[in-house]
Amino acid sequence: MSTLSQNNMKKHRKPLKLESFLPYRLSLLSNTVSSNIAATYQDKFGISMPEWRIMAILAEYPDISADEVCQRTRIEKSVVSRAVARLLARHLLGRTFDESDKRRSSLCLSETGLTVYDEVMPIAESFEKKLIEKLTKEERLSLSILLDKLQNEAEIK
Amino acid sequence: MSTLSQNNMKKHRKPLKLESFLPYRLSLLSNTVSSNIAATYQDKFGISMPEWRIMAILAEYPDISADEVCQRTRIEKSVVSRAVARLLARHLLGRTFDESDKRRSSLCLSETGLTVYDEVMPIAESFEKKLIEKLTKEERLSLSILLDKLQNEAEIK
DNA sequence: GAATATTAGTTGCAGGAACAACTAATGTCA
DNA sequence: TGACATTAGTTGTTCCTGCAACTAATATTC
Repeated sequence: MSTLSQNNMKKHRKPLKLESFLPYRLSLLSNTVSSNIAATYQDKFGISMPEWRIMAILAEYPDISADEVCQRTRIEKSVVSRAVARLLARHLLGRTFDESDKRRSSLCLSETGLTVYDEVMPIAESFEKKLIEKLTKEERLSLSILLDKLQNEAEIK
Repeated sequence: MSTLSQNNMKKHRKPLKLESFLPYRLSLLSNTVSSNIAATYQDKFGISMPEWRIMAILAEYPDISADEVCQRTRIEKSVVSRAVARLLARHLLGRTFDESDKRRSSLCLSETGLTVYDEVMPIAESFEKKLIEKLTKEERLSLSILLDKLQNEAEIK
């Protein structure tokens, strides 16, 4: 493997240091974390990341509509639609159509879905645990506050 | 717009709270930040996110190979290959083939590329600035340290 | 109550990313 | 030297995402 060149950096104008550029670091971190987790879900259970998130949100909030799943997971509605279709086909979810409003239906984990959820959930938790295991209590709190602040700032258009 | 249901959460097993699950929060934040930035680069300059990153790394480290670009930006090599091809076609980059090793070539920003870079760079910086403007000096330092720790942890397989 | 707007959800499609297979050049080692 | 391995980079393919257009149902407004 070739090593990276040393000291061939030229200051011409004012270079943006990509390695320390916050949006890049966030992207890299998220990507590193997610790709590990996604590969595990996929390999062991054949479940994609959005599928897993939908299952997780339905475990927490059963019997909500696809639209509410979108709002809660922030997953785009076409992605939710297709993910829900796959989960229904695999009988991991159930859908109940609303009699009074025929546009609406509510979704929930099936018994099988709950079983799968109960298998995946501890794995998800252990990923998070490992990620923060070196952090002190204070650091974890601080991280959480900082992420919230950044999220708030990022959402202001 | 329909409001989210209140209080229909059932504790059946032990739900994973998606909203506070760190990998999810990182993904959401990164996505929120990146999609804003990417849209700006795309709309104003017709440059994709990987293209911009490649330009930024070449501004910092001129005359490196495509392979070194991969290592430094962590962008997958096929993505780099195609992005570089587009940037070359638009004459934003120059490529010099290595005489002694015909596999290798080194890349650098062209004059035009530098001009574009000089236009985009302040915009990139202002995005970052806005993102962290509400944070104190201490919080910024803390954030940086925490992100490094998480990145290190995430990279251990 | 008819025209229009909005909402829930699906589908078509285009662009991007990941992985593998591939070409071509160079390195290694018997 | 010759077989094999490695490296740089390209291309094919598949999957995923996001936007927009669409259908069907309900709400609104005049």
